[in-house]
Amino acid sequence: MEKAKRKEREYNLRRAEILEQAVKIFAAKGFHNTTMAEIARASGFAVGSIYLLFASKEHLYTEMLNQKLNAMYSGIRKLAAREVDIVKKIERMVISQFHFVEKNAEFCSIFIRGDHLTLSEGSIELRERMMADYAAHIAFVEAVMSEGIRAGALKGMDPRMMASALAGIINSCASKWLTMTERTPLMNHIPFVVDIFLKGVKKDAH
Amino acid sequence: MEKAKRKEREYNLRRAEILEQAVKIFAAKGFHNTTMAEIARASGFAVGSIYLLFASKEHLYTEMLNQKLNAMYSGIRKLAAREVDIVKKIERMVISQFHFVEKNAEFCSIFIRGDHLTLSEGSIELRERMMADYAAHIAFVEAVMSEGIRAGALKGMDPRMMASALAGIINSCASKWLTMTERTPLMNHIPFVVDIFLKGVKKDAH
Amino acid sequence: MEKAKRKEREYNLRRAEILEQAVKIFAAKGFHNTTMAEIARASGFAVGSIYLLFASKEHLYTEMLNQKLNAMYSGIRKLAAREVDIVKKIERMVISQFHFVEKNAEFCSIFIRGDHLTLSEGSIELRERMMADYAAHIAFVEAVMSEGIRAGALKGMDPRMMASALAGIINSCASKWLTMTERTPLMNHIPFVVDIFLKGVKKDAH
Amino acid sequence: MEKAKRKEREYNLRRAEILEQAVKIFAAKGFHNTTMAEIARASGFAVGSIYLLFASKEHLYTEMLNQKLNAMYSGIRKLAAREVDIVKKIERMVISQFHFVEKNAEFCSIFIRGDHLTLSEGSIELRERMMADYAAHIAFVEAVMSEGIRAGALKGMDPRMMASALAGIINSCASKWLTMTERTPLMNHIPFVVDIFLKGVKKDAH
DNA sequence: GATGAATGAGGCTTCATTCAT
DNA sequence: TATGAATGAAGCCTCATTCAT
Repeated sequence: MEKAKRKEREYNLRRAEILEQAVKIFAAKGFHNTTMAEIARASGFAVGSIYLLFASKEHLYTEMLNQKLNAMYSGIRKLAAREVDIVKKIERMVISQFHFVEKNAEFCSIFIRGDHLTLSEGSIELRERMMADYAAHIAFVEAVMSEGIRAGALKGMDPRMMASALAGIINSCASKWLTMTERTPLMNHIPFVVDIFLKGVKKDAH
Repeated sequence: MEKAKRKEREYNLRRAEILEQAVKIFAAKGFHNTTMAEIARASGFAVGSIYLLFASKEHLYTEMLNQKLNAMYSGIRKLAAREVDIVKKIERMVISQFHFVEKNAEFCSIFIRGDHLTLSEGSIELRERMMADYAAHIAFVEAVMSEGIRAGALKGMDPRMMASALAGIINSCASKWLTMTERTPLMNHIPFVVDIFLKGVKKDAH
Repeated sequence: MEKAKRKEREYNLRRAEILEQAVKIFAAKGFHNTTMAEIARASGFAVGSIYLLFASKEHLYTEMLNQKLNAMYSGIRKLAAREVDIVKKIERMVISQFHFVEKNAEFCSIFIRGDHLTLSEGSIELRERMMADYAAHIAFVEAVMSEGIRAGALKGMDPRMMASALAGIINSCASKWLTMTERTPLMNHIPFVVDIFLKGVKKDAH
Repeated sequence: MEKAKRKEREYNLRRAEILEQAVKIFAAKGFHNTTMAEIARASGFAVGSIYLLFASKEHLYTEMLNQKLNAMYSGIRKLAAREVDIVKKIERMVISQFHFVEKNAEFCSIFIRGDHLTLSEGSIELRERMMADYAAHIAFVEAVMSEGIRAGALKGMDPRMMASALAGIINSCASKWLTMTERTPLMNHIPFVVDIFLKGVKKDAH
């Protein structure tokens, strides 16, 4: 039936519209200081209408996190998959993440802030999905590191720690960028991040 | 006058007691899900009494952050000051920060979570102090890097970025540790952190 | 015109279907805890369609009460009319009411509960009709009592009080039965009810 | 300590004040149509203050029911206990209940209405206590009947049914009185109620 | 006629803050 | 000075009713 399809499409459209507005407000004010009324006003829906699409404020919030994060994860994986050379693969991952941060600055400021951890017992299900997705992402990066080690391109360190360190460097770089008021392109920092991660800051003894 | 001194001492003592309990609760439940009544109960004071010592919930919260963070900052500086060798200086900073995280796991889980950014317009003053302190800390680390560059021990990269990268590696390592249930000593990871920061993950071509 | 008749018939049929489902839900959850959406779902109609047949939730509710109660009243009158002997007439009335309760346990548990009195100012008209119907019923029973008195079969007490007392005995017996989980036939209690009403509980002095 | 006692007394006083006002409003409008704001306004407290004394709207409601009902039950038992003669004992029970109804007309109209059955899952504990108290009351009346049977004053019918029948007659009489606008003293009907219950309405064959 | 998505007023409850004792 | 009862604004969510399709 065509009708059902259109319904489905409209349903997703409305959800997307609300999520889009919600990101901005949540990013600006945090989970607890954002009211459903505000989201309703911003998205042009009535309060009750939002509850037709999302079971609760927490569900709306977690749903938003899940969608965005998965978009980022899959973006990273897709871009990395195109490369075989391990160094270039790492570079691609950095590029992909920086790209996402630039395009989703509002959202990222939420996520880095970390309101997501404050949620009560409400939407355990969605939260678990979020954790699982994150674990899967880390596992992916870890697998890349392991691959690099096997190939003899990377040192034989704990791949999990390596993945974590890379994430740390990327994060702190992105965070700094997010808190700046005048933003030079984040992409400019790619060589730096990759360099530090691969070769460190110490000058080689010659 | 002796009396004034004793008063002052008692005043600070009471504040410290409350802050000590507050850390635990804020860490466990986040800023918004913690009530003044809870803090009062835990610290053995009456709600009204807390308001004699702290102007508001936000002030109490921010005060706590400031104290703890400054303790950490000054700890790091003190330990780093004892060394001249740049590499050892960096190692000392990592040690100092890991030490703080181990001793203040509860507090750190708050901070990493980032509730501090969600605060409303209330205590701008205190928040600015916090930002300033953080800036001062970063400037210190940056100065260390610059020193290393001048001394020819570190590469000629942007020292601010280097400071940021180090912070990132430390943070992600600490975060990971904080979310683990079975905690092996965080100190075990020091060589790894220092190594990655100094020499990167790439295997040297020989 | 035939068409108008068919319409009328369909209209009543749809109303009946909805009322039938509504009884069950109202009985189980009470007026205020029942939603129009539930009734719609249970009866297979759309919410809007119900509003084509009933002006409001209160009208739907009151309509249901009126229909059921009138069915009971007329049943009682019809059965009583067949008898001339006053004692048998009373017995018939008890039988008829017990029969109704057995066949309409769900509905009766609503009525005994008494949600009908909680209704707001909405449907005064319908409520008055309900009151009038009840008054008519009581008047009928009262008339039976008066008839018995005139015939010399009953004592010369206030017939209204007698009617009320009979109703009370029947009600408490039915209520008790309705709250029981294992239901022995209510009919078993007919002799007891009639006996108590006619001859009381006191042992005759011989 | 004296202080604790005074606190206790004041606490109960405040509760009583609120309950007193709550009865009136609940009686007039039913559970669901009464708002906490109304009760607050009527009792001169702030909304929040009511929540210091009662955990929820349902708790407030159920508490009220429990208190009043127990007052009635114990009044009945006390008065009945003073008599040995079974007939007079029954009369005393009727008197006691009528007395309560006259003094607590507002409350009784609630109870007869029966909102208490509509309550959701909230205060199961209190509700069970209510059921238990009612069961105890019925058991008491039943015991009186059994006693009368053993003493040879009452017929050998099922004592539970007898208790139920008496309750029914009393109830319907009280209900009728409660719905009347011009109220003649309810006490006038005592002889009638006792008479019907003991000797029935049928004229003795002489 | 039939549908069911959209509406938004209104209810219960929480909790930071105050102030009389 | 210390207390903790009192306050009331504000938030999340529900659901009877409407109306465009």
